[in-house]
Amino acid sequence: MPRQGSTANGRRATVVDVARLAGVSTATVSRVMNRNYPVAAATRERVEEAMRELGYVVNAHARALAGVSGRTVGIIISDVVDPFYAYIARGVEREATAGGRLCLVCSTQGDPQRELAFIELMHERRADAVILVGGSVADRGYRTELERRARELDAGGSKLVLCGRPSLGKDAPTVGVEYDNEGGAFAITDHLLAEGHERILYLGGPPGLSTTKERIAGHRRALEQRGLPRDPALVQPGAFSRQFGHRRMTELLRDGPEFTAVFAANDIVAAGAAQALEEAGMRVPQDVSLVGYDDVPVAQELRPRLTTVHIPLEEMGRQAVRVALAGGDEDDWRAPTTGTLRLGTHLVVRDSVAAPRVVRRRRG
Amino acid sequence: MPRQGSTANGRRATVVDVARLAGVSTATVSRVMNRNYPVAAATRERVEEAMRELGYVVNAHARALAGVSGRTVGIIISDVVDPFYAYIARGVEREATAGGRLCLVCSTQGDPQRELAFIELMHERRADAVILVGGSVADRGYRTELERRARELDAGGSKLVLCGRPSLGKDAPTVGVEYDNEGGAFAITDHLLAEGHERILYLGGPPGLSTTKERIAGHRRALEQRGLPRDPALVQPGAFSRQFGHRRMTELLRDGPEFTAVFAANDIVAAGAAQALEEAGMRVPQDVSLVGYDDVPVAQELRPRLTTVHIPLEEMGRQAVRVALAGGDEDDWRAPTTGTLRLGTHLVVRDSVAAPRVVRRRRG
DNA sequence: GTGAAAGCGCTAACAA
DNA sequence: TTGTTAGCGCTTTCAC
Repeated sequence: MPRQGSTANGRRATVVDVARLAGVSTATVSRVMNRNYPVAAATRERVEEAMRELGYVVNAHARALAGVSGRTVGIIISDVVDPFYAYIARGVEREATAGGRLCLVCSTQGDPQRELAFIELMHERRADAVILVGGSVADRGYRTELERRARELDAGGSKLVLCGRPSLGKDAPTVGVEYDNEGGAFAITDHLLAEGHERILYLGGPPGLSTTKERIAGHRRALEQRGLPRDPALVQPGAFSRQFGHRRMTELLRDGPEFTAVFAANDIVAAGAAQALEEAGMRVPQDVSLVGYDDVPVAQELRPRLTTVHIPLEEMGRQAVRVALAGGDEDDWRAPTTGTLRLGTHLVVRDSVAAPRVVRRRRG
Repeated sequence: MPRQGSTANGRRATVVDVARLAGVSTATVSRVMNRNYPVAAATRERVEEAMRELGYVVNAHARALAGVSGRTVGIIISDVVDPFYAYIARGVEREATAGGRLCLVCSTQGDPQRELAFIELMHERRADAVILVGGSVADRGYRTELERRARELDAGGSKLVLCGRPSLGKDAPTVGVEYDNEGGAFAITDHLLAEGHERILYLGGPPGLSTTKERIAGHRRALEQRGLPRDPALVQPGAFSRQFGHRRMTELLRDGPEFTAVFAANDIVAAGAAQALEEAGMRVPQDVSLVGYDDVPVAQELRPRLTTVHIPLEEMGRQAVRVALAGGDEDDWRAPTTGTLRLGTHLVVRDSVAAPRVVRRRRG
């Protein structure tokens, strides 16, 4: 008795084997698999029986080669564990699955070279779309390379989607999904300002990263609108990590500038800062107010619960695949090969902000 | 001028195009791509130039069809956003990438039918391995189906890896990576017992799920070892969600049995329970002790910080791909087609446990 | 060192 | 309704 799932001589079963066993042609086998063409009930029955008996599993590569889409979308993020990316990935995965597609995921740990390499890999697999998620640092060479890949992808009928990162320019064949990053930063800073804070520390976020720049820009616009000066000592970029938030906050509490509120670059950094504050015996929000960005789950676990900016992360992921696949079906020459969808953000007020009470200690 | 990335007539460039432009045969083009065979420097140069000029990108499907591995591993989890799965996924992704492989991710939302469907899909793509993560409910039909898929996969040279779920039996061609789930539950319960707790509420975890069963088994063993009775009213399974933890804890506080400690089925459930306790004005650990399981980040954010059981999640992911790919390279008939790797768990003592003080309110 | 040609497994005309 | 057959793009003997 042959092992199930293989033919007598040990090979994997193929359409030819199935056809032979069922006494039909390979075309018929193909037709019963794809149900895209009429096949007599009796014939279909025999074919299905043969497939079962042989443990036949269609070869997706052969099928893709023969011309049908591989039905894959690729997503490139910096870390699956980071909730910011995880929620976007969930949106992508759900939308892809809803469209009968599989999702290829790559993590780069923030390395631009790996981004490029992964785009290439997904292109080789003929992914229907590749979605690049998260901010980027402005780099001439990198930008050029990315644009080249975008063109290659486009020439092959796939789309490069920029999700939460700036466009490559009007002539690059990419499509984008953004969120109102600057606006969210403006809103939350203004919230702090309205409570009476005048010295706000901006903490964390890789310097040079587009995400950081936009958040700081919104922050500054709010300051300017109220006629407040910008103090360089009050912006302390760094990593998007809990560890950074904790360490830097600790240092700053010891010998940094005075401030009455902290605007952490994201909720994770805020969690680290909160711990530092706690260890230093400072109460939030009585002694210092604290806000974050992203509105990921940790914001609700912190005590006091964190006031932050909500980003429709999962929705961004969904839209990224929609936008990439829209009109990609046929050759509509007018289909916009470029364009950006922008989603809104909004302030989520919880318990970590109060009016300032005492000015924090003077410097060093 | 032809669009970059395509030939004059608009098709994607193929080896044939490259060969023609470089004035060599397709075999030579293949050889320069794969660097697995000597090619004259000058020839190589011409070919590479042609590839660049044409924007040539190899077709992974054609390559796979021609016999080289697709270098893909598939992972099936229930939700990318859940840190338990996210950390395992990170391990899988990292190990896969380290081995030059790409990672296909599927989320099932806990639906066994989708699990089966996804396994099929990954098989169609000829994944080198498919990793099934997380507990399962014992179901005759499902088990049979799964075993059938495992055989098909095995017949095709791929491996089904059971990660954190019970084996299908000695004769099923699967490989496994587990963690000492029962032992961790025993240890943490015993920790509570040692502090003097005698009425411990077990909260959450889908009933029937292998993960739940094992944790409860460890919990009971600890109780028995100390000669304590098991009270059915004290085990309240449910979902693995924050919402469940919160809702059920609230109800139980109102009209449940007496208890002095809560063993939440995982850290997420613990977070929900903590909130319910907080809302009811009960302090942890003074009024009631609380412990979780998994040791995911939220455990460190809760106040008091949560005592829990650490699971080497990322390591499990890594091992899952190692174990699946080990010896899968050639036809070593002795290579174990089955076998399970078991990793340890350990108690992480933080601040959420203290000796019992008052017995919680009586029922009804 | 390089080329010719035979597949790999499937789909889609085109015939019958 | 079903069969025949020509590819899809690449790798890989086997010759030269």
